[in-house]
Amino acid sequence: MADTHQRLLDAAQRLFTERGFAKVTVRDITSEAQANLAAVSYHFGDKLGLYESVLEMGLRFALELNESTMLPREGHNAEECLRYYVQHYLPRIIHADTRGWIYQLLKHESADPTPVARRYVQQAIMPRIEYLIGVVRDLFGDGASPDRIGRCVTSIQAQCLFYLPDPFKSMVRPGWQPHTEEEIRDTAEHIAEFSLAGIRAMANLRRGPRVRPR
Amino acid sequence: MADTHQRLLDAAQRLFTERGFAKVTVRDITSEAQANLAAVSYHFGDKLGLYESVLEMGLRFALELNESTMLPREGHNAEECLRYYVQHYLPRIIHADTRGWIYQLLKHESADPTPVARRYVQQAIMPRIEYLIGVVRDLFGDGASPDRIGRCVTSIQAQCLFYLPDPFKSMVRPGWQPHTEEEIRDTAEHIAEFSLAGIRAMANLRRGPRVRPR
DNA sequence: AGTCGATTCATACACTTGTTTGAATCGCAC
DNA sequence: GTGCGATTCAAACAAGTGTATGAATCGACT
Repeated sequence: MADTHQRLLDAAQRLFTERGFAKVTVRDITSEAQANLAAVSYHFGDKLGLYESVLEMGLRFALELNESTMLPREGHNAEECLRYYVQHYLPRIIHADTRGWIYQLLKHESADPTPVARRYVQQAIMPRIEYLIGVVRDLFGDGASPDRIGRCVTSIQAQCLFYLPDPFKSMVRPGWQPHTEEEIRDTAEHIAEFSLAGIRAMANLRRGPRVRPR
Repeated sequence: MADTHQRLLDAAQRLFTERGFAKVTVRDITSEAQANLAAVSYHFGDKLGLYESVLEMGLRFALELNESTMLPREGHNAEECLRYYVQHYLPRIIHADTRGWIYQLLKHESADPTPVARRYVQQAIMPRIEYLIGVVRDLFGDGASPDRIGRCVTSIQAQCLFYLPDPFKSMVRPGWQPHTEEEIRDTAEHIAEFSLAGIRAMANLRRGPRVRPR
């Protein structure tokens, strides 16, 4: 039959994405892939080996996608870059179950880490965060404290990641999640404008009267 | 020996919080509680029954905590309420591993839901969201679309929840998380001011010139 | 002391899990 | 066709899981 190796990878990707590493059995995978139970041992050594291979696929995919969120800093001002970033990052967060399955998979990883995560973090996430830090630093104009910049980056990242598909959140407010292209665009616009306003406010705060909520 | 029932609850709370329902065995719990393996069946029927009891404890706890985040709307303006909300909500998100363990437990629930979650959502989360919607609606002053209000509430909630302790995020930026009372207060202030600025911007946008990022 | 219900205990059972095994089968070069 | 390495297969294994069982122990009341 056609390449068992590949069929296993595909099935594993689908199932791991859906349920995470621990809640998928080797039997689930081999049955979905129409392969023999022992095929996993044969082709990947063991279950974790298969998982690593899937994550490897995801890493390559994520690196590609990363590129497409980061407008080159030369020739574009920081505001443009931030808007562009959110507009291109958000859709793939929201469609995590299909195109950007890797983000969905990482959500399971976050709740229940396997030893494989570290390299992914370093290669795929950190560059994007560094990029965002640069953009926000520019938005502040004159030097702001790294703390302040970090908090703003966190605010942006938090707003985006919150839109990861999540059955639990859907329980709270069914239909809360944007679906159509237009809804997603509007949501991205919201996040960008909301954040730009927030950052500007934090920048003014630096020398304006300090408002201390008690 | 002293109340086995209670010792089981305590151990279960600690372990479920740490690892989630699936990754804790009955033997883990009974050994931690220095009780016999069969004690879980005897006192709670089965493992899920014990889990439900733990979640019941958490629900009572969360309802208490909820109260303390919601400043009465009469006698306080919306800005005050928002600042107060974040200042009191954030610390318990951040200390989720100790005082507010229920939030930590719910994170596992979110990645891997058990049948017990629904009631929790309805009783503990929805009232708080409704409250926030009211506050944000007031901040807009004149009627804004529910979509717009919902997106702002989501932005606030996202920023707060992002600070849930998370080994994965700590891998990205070690020490990113505020620890001391003062750091937490500063972070809460950031979220409140950032969000207030964002909301004001969204409110002005309604009749000002519409900025369309391309 | 004796009784009886509540609780604890050691053990066993049925089931699922990841992995191993050794034979069977396939796909080709010769 | 023959041989041979790569692959597939059914079956078994060992470890771990939640739960059930029935005897032993406890604790208070008469």
